[in-house]
Amino acid sequence: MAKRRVSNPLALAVLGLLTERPMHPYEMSNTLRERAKEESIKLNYGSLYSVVESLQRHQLIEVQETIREGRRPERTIYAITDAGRTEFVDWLSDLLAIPVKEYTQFEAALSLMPGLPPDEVLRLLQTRRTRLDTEIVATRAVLDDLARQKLPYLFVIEIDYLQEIRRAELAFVDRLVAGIRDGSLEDVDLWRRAHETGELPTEQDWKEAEVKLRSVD
Amino acid sequence: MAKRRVSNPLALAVLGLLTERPMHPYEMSNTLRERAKEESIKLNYGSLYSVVESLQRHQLIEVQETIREGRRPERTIYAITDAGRTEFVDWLSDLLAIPVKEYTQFEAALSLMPGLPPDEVLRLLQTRRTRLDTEIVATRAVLDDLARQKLPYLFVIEIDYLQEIRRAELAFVDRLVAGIRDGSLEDVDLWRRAHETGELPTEQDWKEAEVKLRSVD
DNA sequence: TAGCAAATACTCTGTGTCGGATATACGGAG
DNA sequence: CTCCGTATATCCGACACAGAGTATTTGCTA
Repeated sequence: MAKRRVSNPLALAVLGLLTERPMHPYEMSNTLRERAKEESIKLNYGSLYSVVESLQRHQLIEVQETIREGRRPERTIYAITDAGRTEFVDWLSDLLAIPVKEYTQFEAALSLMPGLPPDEVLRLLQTRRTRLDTEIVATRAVLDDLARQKLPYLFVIEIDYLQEIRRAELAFVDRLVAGIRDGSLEDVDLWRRAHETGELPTEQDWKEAEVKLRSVD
Repeated sequence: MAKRRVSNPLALAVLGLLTERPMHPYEMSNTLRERAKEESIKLNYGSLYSVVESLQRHQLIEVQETIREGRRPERTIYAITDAGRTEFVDWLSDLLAIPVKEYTQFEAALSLMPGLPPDEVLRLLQTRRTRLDTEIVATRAVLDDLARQKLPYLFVIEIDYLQEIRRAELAFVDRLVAGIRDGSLEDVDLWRRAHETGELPTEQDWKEAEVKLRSVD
């Protein structure tokens, strides 16, 4: 799993598109948009053009021709190279077979959560709960609709995946909310008191925690 | 939810630490490491020092003093400002209350998956399945161990969250694997044939898909 | 007690990425 | 004829990231 010289997933999408046929960047951008891949692969002009350039530098793609119609901006049409095809298969295989750690903002927030008082956190998480629920309902409607229209599931599999993940997050938030509200999360009292007395999580607590954490590393 | 001038979650962690007491960057880095926050917040020197500098530029933190012991490198000790405290609470509240779309590599991979033949994908996903399972088992051991040692759950809540998410991913992969293997995923035949005849997902298919996708936007 | 690893505390560099602003041309609707 | 939307980029500054480099001191081993 050595480092890839081009590592932006957008580059993988570009390789995928050029596997179908040569294109110029603007067309790639539209095609991705039309296929709703923008939902799962972050796309903006800044990145697209620099990713294309970088792919070219590494000879995974090459210029096929540059044409100009009338006095419009030139279009540079790129084609994939053999090395590019190999890289595509290789990279995609990697991504499918090997789970990699990704850092989400919510994870970060959870880990800093004790920095806010529990009742506040309760309120915030309830808001999140509602919003997640709304998203899930909306997505289900979309998926059902597409199924009814016989759009192959394969074309929207990533949406379904996301849906599952959101559901799991919702379940987690629900449990946490309940735990804070009814006190079944044991540490809530300590947590609340810490904030009332203005004492933060306490150095001492951390010292003790450290020892325990280290012991399982 | 206007844009934040400093948006790296590491900056949020820095604000969190300075809420406890003034520190120099190197100490922040160690403290985060000791508290196992590195698991949930990406940390490396390059980012840390530039994040600190950026926080300072925006007056969310300020230099408290600069000291040198012997001929060691100087330590610059930073303290949080009032603006910084506000930003911390505000930002953290946001992250807890509002789900934001994050792009994962696996999602991207799923959406490009039809670029590989189904039998290959099957093999790859089985590998993923195994690895996910291994991770889950290992994490459970760690969590159990910590619980037995009475480490407050609050200190490892983000690990528990991750665990839930992984479980959901595992369930999804399992279903997908089964679907491909026993053909209960209807599109598999089409998919397989497309690769055997060398014909890629087909322009025509995409045209039709587009219409459907657009209709639900 | 010499030797060497580990810890201390950064600093630097090159490269990647983001989002938006800007440029210019054309084709069609009112 | 004017304005707008679509076509096709380019550019910019700010941020982010990985990892190597540096120079000193401490602590442990043999």
